[in-house]
Amino acid sequence: MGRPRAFDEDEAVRAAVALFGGRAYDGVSVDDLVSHLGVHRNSLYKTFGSKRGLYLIALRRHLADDVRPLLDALAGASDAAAALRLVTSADLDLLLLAAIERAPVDEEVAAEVTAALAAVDQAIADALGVSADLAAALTAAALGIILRGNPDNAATALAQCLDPLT
Amino acid sequence: MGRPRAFDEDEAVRAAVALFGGRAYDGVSVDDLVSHLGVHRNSLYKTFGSKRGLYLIALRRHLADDVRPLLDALAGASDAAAALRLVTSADLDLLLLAAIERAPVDEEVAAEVTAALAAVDQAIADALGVSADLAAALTAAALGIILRGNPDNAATALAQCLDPLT
DNA sequence: ATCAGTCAAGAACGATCGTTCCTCAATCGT
DNA sequence: ACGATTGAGGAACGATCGTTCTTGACTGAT
Repeated sequence: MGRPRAFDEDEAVRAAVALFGGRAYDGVSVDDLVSHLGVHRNSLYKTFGSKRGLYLIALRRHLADDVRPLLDALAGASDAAAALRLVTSADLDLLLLAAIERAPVDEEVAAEVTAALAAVDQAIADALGVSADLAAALTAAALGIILRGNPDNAATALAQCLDPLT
Repeated sequence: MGRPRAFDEDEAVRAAVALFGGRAYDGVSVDDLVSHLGVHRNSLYKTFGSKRGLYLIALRRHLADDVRPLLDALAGASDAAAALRLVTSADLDLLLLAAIERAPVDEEVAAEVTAALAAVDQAIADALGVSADLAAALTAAALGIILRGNPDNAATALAQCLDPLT
């Protein structure tokens, strides 16, 4: 019953992932969301509760859509180079931004981020048979390379150093 | 002539570095700055021009106070482990935050960040005699480790893998 | 056909944002 | 001592923030 909604909720959340992944949380206004998501103000609050609610939903969606496939792919990585290449070529913008600017001020975000990064660590440790510390370091290194925006040369250079050891 | 200022400009800038290094740019309000810097609104605008002006000054101060000493220390690094330890133990919070959340939307910030990271790369390349790509990767790895907040175990684990190669 | 229920559309809310203005206090050179 | 100049203090600005309210259009079930 009632009037059918004129927007695709999945599509809206995906657009929110793109928006929140491109700018800081406070840099994305509700007006931005309304105009880019194809969802009107009222429906946005009815559907997602609040801006923060939508952010959390977008973050979880990002983890499900982008991090989970990465975990599966990492299971097939045979050396550090492959693992590094997989992580650095994944789209982790929102996770990175969440880790550095939202996690410190939002403990629910912090919990999601910590769990996601721990899952990546575990996947690397399992696939390569390395220590948890080294796996965490590899994850961190990959994040740093993503942060710098140059996934190709830096990742391969580091991988060449790590290859013979694993 | 005129009334002498009741605040220490250097001290105020240093407090601004701490504030901007701890939260996102939009998360630090002018009220926050006024109450933490010991500078009143009027003097803040008179002295620093604007919030963004103060941010740029704080960023440059951070580079001079924290990155420059790091560059000097890196000149004495003899292996990758030492370089990693130096970078990960440096206080680079503001640089990290600037790189990920301000550089994309403020080209002046982007220029400072790019130059600072390039300087770190160069210092590592010079000290270790490694390629520019590997130096950039080491810088990125260190930033990623800082980002994850666990400088000790991860950095040493990664360093142990890189040590015999340099 | 009618009523209940949902959504679209946009005006409007109070709060807070960065910034400016105005007034008074304090110190300088003369 | 006195006018000039600068900072302190705080009110106030318009703009924008996230959020809510009001109104009307549309659809499904009775």
